[in-house]
Amino acid sequence: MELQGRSVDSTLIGFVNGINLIDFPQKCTLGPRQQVGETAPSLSNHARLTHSSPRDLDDEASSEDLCTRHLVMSPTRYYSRGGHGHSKSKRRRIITVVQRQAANVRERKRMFSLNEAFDELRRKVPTFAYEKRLSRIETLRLAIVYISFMTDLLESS
DNA sequence: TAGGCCATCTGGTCCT
DNA sequence: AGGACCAGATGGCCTA
Repeated sequence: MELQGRSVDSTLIGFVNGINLIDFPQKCTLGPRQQVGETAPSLSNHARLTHSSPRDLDDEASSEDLCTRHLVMSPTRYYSRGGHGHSKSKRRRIITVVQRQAANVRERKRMFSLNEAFDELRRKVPTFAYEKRLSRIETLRLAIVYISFMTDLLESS
């Protein structure tokens, strides 16, 4: 991977070659809400993600099909299946099918912009040690390491 | 086939 | 009231 047109500094090469995302420092992992199993990502599944654009950001029909996965639909209201367990919900918001679908579209767009940011970040961090596309968690961890490295470099000069 | 990663849906909470 | 954000759940795809 080229480094954004910059000359490849030997120090940076050493940094990149020395990166070990598998043994990422424990202190850099996320908090208690982090899902189990994300600490040792493999570096080998990406090709299918080149279609990072949302399938159909405005495809109401497809989202409607998926809506039936968890919900019982009435013409105008959504009722959460099994929602009775949430006794703490004080002010439950009843929304219409149209509102739910609109929220789904907004969420897809939000996640799309999030992925765009991840793609931009991937282009900013040196990754030529890896042939495959970095996952999101790998990208974040590499960025943390890279920033730390550059900070140390600045402070030592 | 199991595990990793991701897209999507969903409901709760916060904010405007 | 409604949008943004978040995290859990679910299912699909891919690789070892």
